[in-house]
Amino acid sequence: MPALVGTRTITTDLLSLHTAAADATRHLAARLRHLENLAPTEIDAVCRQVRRMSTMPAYEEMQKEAQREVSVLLSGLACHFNLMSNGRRQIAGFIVPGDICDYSFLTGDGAKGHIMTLTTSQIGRIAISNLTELCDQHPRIMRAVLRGSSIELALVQERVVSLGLRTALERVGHLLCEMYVRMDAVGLVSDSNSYHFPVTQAELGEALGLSTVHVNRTLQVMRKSGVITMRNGTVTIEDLDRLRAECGFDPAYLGTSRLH
Amino acid sequence: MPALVGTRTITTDLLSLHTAAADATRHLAARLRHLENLAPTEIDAVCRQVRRMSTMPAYEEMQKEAQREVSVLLSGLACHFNLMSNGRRQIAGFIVPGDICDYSFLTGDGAKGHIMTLTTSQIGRIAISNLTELCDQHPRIMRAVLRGSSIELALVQERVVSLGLRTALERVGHLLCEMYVRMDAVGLVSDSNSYHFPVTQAELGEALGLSTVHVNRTLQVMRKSGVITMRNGTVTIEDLDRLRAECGFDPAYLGTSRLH
DNA sequence: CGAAAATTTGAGATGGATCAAACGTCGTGG
DNA sequence: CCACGACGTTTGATCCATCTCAAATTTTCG
Repeated sequence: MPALVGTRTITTDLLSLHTAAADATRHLAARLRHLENLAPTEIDAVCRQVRRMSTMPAYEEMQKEAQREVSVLLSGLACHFNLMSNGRRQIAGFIVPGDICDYSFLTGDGAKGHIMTLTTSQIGRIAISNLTELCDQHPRIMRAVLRGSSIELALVQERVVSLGLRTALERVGHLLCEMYVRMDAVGLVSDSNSYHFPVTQAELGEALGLSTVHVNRTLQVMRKSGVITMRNGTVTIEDLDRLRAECGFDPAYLGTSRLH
Repeated sequence: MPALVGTRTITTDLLSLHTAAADATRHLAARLRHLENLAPTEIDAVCRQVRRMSTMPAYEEMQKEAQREVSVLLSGLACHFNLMSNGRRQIAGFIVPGDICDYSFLTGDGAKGHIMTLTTSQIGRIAISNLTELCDQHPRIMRAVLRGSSIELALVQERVVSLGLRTALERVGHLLCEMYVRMDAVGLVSDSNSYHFPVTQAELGEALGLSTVHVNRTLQVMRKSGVITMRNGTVTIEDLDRLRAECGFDPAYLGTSRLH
């Protein structure tokens, strides 16, 4: 039956089209589900507002036009950073797929921090007007957004604790635990407890307040002790319990998370 | 004329009453003016909502009932802090008069950080419902609140930079500059460029990620070089330009501030 | 005045920084 | 396919900013 075949073809095309779009926003969807356990229809409503997707190369600064649109990281890896007058850089936090890159749209006030990609990344954009509308219609969507913003703050505060009173080993371990939980929340941790985290040791140092050399030596210790491996930009947590114990990681600040 | 005298007396009483209330909230008023240049009537509208004022002793943890009320520090000094499992404490930021103690009411999500007073302090409370109403009526009040929240985030991020890549001297200097600008914004800096900041060196250490001993030695260096003095809990900036230069302080992150 | 808290001083230890060089890996162009 | 260069990781050696421990001194306050 040609008609049916034709229909099937079209359907398949539509499906695959839909699948492609859904695929691009699947981490965002996972994140939203995780933040407030949104209904599938609500998640869909948000994801459908994602416009002007684009692919950015690694190490490109993102312009944040906080007035009109919110940027969402759909895939890849990015970070918040600050520059000091002497040219040195402090990475204030990592942005993982499903994250809203910059919550400053909530307060209107553009923050002075910068954002850049660390790997090739897909960015989606949502018009603030559309998001506002959605928030008005679905209180739970609004709660999810606010929750995300609140967690963002908690992340920075936890970084203060790390830099203020944790040792190098604890800092590295804590960050790897944090990334583990955040990646897990969007389905980016494999069965073997590993996730893709393609940062250089220099970048880790910039995030943790350590020199590249010391990051390297710390990672070696951790590898030798068998708690983690880190190769080709892939982190594998070999012994989660021991790692958590060693670095005093408590995932509470990331919101509820079922840590296996 | 007895009547006139009587009237005058009453008027005076009312005036002094009003003055007393206005006096309690004067730092809040100054802060609001500074945040968004609110009209006197708007400022008054906010200040009149301040209820259940109370005086707290030093070193008392503040319960934050984020659901119903917002706490405002009217006078004194307080701080945000986090505890690690080993009992050590990280001060995440100081709270000065006029500050809303905890912006987590904006996101509903109670943050896990703690708040405590560092000196005897006056706390005022505003019912969230009343504040919301005011924000709806006066967009500029809402902007002021959001602006405050945004600055709060900037403060934490700047602390990350301090802990991540500033030396002890820069950390101390930067904090003293920050406090100078924040105190100045609420009229708490005297003509001689000094302000009251009654923290122990141990507490400074907890905020800056330094040991008490090293804070002490760093302060001595700064005193001997003549940029600051710090006695009896009073900080005097002797040479602001030099201090700023030495610690790379740029007040931009605190919002606009006319730094003399 | 006496006790507790805070500041100051001294001496010694160390975690992590810095500098420099070797090594491995990967993409590019000849 | 190889040579090259760029980049990241690793290693070694040395240095120093800051920590820790301990005790003396000063200030605060009941």
